Amino acid sequence: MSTSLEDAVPPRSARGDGATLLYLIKQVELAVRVRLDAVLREDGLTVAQYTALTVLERRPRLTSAQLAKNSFVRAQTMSAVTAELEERGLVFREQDPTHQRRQLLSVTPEGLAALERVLPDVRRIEEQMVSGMSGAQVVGLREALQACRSALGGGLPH
Amino acid sequence: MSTSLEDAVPPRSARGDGATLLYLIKQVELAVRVRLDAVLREDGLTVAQYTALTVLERRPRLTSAQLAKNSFVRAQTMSAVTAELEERGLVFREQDPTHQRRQLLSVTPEGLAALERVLPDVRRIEEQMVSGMSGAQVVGLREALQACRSALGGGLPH
DNA sequence: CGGATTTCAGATACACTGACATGC
DNA sequence: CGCATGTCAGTGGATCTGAAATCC
Repeated sequence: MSTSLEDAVPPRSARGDGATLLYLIKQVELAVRVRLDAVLREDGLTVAQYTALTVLERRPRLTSAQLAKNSFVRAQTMSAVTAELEERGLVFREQDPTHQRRQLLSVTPEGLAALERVLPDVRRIEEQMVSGMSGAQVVGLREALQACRSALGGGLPH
Repeated sequence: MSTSLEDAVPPRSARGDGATLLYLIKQVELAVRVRLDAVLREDGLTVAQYTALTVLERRPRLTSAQLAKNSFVRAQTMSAVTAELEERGLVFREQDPTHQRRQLLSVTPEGLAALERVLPDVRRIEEQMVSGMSGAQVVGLREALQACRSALGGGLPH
């Protein structure tokens, strides 16, 4: 059989239910990631690479370690991402004149072009996601997510 | 040097900025996952296992495939999760009398005990996350996330 | 020496695709 | 046959831990 009625698993909301918010965030993030992944793959970008690019576009001359902190991941994790981005010519490094060890990252014109290329598709995903919400609700969502991020902030034991 | 001033990377918000919502969701989810992972690891649970358990607790006698649809993942992915859960005695299977192929999953007393054991820690994470928000804001966040999930819903090409 | 940055190597959780058998 | 279910195998992206070298 398998009608849509059987498969739908309608919400029963039996109890007070504590984990729902965490569960909802996980589900929305997963749904977004699947779509973002499909869109970015066409241009040979991973989600992590795209994310790093967008941050570097807005804040040039960051070190990989600063980028890592900003994204809640370890320095080693970000190092792999930025190494790949540099290898593909989407970012470039400068030696920090005051710190021999630091390498400042910025987006190359090629990286900028890649961002421009995927921007319409990314916007489309975001627009689809908020399509059922009012403008005020979208603003509220952004503010709430920022509050969540701040409250959870800096949770990586170095 | 590396004072906190240098590391902080204060938000500059230079442009209208389209990807911010997707970016925020990703960041919050990552921050949550890291904490959830640490808490659940003490009891030998992964995030995927815990998630499946909580859904099965509220909706017993689901098939693995239904569970997969409900969580936006493939049947194969969920199959691995439920197989591990059964092997560890946290869920059990019944043959669906009307469908020879279907196996209905439910949580065992051991699985329930595991859920009870981690519940306080999970609640603590959620409470920390919403600690900076008003009650109304939390309600709005939940509604907004549900709207996002609906709008993105059913995005898995089978 | 302590702390920060970078990077290498290995491990793990978690999703994917493809394939196959089985049952309605 | 078509469709859904369950499972096996392999792959890949993204994170982790541990360790090392370099620099302030």
